[in-house]
Amino acid sequence: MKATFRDVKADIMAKITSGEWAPGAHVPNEMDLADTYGCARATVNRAMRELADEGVVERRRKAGTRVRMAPLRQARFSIPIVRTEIEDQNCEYRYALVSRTVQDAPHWLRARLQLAQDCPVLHLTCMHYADGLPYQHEDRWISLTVLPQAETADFTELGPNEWLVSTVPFSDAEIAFSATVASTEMADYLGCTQGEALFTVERSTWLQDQAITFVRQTFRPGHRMTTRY
Amino acid sequence: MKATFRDVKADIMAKITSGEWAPGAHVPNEMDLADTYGCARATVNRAMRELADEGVVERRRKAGTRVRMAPLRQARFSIPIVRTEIEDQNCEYRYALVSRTVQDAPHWLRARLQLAQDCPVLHLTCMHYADGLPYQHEDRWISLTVLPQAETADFTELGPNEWLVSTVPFSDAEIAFSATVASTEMADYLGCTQGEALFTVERSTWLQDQAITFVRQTFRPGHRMTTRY
DNA sequence: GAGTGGTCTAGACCACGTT
DNA sequence: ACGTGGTCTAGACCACTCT
Repeated sequence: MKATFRDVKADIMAKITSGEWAPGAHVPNEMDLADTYGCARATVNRAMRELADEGVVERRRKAGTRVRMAPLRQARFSIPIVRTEIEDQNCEYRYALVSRTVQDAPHWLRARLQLAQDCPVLHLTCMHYADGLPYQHEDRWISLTVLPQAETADFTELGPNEWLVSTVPFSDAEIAFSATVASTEMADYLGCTQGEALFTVERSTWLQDQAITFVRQTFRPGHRMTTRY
Repeated sequence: MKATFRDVKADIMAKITSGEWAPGAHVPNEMDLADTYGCARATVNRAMRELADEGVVERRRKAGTRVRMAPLRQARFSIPIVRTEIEDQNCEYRYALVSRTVQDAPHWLRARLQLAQDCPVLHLTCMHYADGLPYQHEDRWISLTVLPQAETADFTELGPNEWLVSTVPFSDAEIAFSATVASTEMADYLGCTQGEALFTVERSTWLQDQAITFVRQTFRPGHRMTTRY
């Protein structure tokens, strides 16, 4: 008889998916629902709050709770470390550092990360292989202003990807997905032919408003990034 | 003095981002934290539960709470209706139905959606324009077994995208992002040249284990899908 | 003004998993 | 066995916002 917040959530979801509560329909208030399910209001509150977080319903004080007109669809992607991504597919992971230079940030990078002028950055390019085959090309820029220790770090064994997550505690990021045409150089790296369409991820990362790093990850042809929601 | 769950959350986050609590470090248990912050354990619980949901910490009964070794990075994408996406950029939206046929599901589609044989489907192709310029090509397949009313619906004015969200109450979906090369036909639709790299989204949707629809959305060259996290 | 959700409390019991 | 998080309760006060 006593309903848990999961029970309540599931029952509300069922009423919505079955069409019993149409989009835009009013959901009873928390007190009534608590009465209906024979539980405390706090229990109903948690169920409804989670449904609101997931975009299924919309809540406003005084106005009450309504089923969302167009359910806010959101997908959640976990952003894995490349090594993990490859090893999760039961493939052997291999990493190689391709190039390493220290230079002043080019202006396109300064614009992207809102850097000051004359900001020294570490520029790395590397490759990630799955079972010996090219998997991803990584073009990485690290601010030496914020992370001076990057200059002395050894990136021949450990990729910048993993070095960063173990060095920088936490950060905000902006991520962008797009498609790019394989240049002859990129085709060479990825073992494909020039002109192929490549899936590209670009990510800018900040720690407390200070730009840390920008990375462009280019995947081998045919790569799909997938999730359920 | 009395801390809200937001205060607690922010303070814990600060301790992590500042490096005071390193990755892997043990976080005090809920009772002690409640004592520290002068609030109830439920308040601490909510703060920590949200941090766990966001992948910042990891919680296990008896073992306690720890700062995640490699913070689980997750990005949340809202999946907008095309019209909304375009209008949010202050562009004029235009829709056009390109083709419409009723047929049996081809076997690649049956495989993808786990459909039975001899399943009639509605196949639509359409275009979405922003300020008169091609924005997205939509290749849509709708199961007529589950949604027979789709056969009589008028898709010349309203796109299948919007028709579906207002017709099907809620559903599970699988989404995949990739890059494809523009065929001569697609280049024609999108007003670009053959061989360009196009960002592609494929989505399969189910309602209570019944396949509803599959759609492949191909965007004009240069399209970027972006988010913060 | 009044109804709704948002949050906090103090206490309780339970489930799990480490030890 | 026992400490930890997971959840529920009954009540309270507050903040927002619709009418």
